[in-house]
Amino acid sequence: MLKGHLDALLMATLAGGPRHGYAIKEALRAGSGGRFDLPTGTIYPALHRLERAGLIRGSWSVVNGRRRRSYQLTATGRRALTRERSSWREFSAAVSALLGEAPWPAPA
Amino acid sequence: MLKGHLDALLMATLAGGPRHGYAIKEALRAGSGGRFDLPTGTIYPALHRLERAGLIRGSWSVVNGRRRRSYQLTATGRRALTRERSSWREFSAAVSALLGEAPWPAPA
DNA sequence: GCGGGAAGAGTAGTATTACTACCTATGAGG
DNA sequence: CCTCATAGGTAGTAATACTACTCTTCCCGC
Repeated sequence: MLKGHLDALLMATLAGGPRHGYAIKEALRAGSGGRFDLPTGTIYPALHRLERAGLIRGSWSVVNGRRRRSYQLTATGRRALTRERSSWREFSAAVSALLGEAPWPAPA
Repeated sequence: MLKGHLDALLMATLAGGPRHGYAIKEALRAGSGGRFDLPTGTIYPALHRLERAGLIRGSWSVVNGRRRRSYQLTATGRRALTRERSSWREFSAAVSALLGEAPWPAPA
C-alpha cells in the first residue's frame, strides 16, 4: 500500500527523462530495493489517471515488434512533482515526529 | 490526507497513557504543528475501527456532566504500534530515496 | 436569560485509491 | 512446443479518509 504517494513516485521516475510503463514499474522496484514491486494493475491505471490529469503525456511507439507507451512529465507535472516533494518532506517529518518514542506527555 | 498512516498516529497518541477521543484529536493537532487537524468524522470512525480490531479498548466515563469515551492501547495494539513504527521507518526511507533529486539515471 | 462557542461524541454518504484477478500479445530460449 | 520475461491493458472490489451533518452540555459575554 502506497497510500496516496504513488503519483509522486511515478512522476519521480520520469524526472530524469521519458520511460515506458513497464520500465517505470521496474525502476520503482529496483529503486526501492524490491519494496515497491507493484502489480501492473496498479501501475497502468495510475499512469492513465496522471495522463488524464495532464501531469504526464504518453506516446505510442514500436520497439522490437512490441508496442510501447512512453511517458514524460509535462510542465504541469514537473511543477506538481516539486510540490509533491516538499509536501512529502513536510508530511514525513510530521509523522516521524508524532511516531517518535517520547513525544506524548502523559495526559492529565 | 493521511493515507493509511492514521491508525499508527492514533495509537501513538495513546502510547503515553489513555486519552479520550477529543483529546486524541487535539494531541494530533498540537503534535503536528497544526498540520493534522482532523475532522471528528475522521477521528471517531477510525477509533471505532481500531476498537473493533482489538487494538485499543474504550470505556465510558462522565466528567463535568459530559460523557467521555477513553481509549487505551491493548497488548495487541502495543505490538501493532511497534510494527507500524518500523514499517513507517522503512516506508518513509524508501519514498524519500525515490523522491530524492538525483536517483533516476537517464533511461536508455 | 439568551446566544454562541468550545467540548465531546457520533452517523451517513461519497470519492478516491490501490488492490486482486484476469486477458492479450510478442520474442527468446529450452 | 512450452514457458518465461516483456509489454499493455481492464473489471471489479475493499478500504480509507473525507464532507456534511446531528446531538448534548458547559461556560462566557451581553
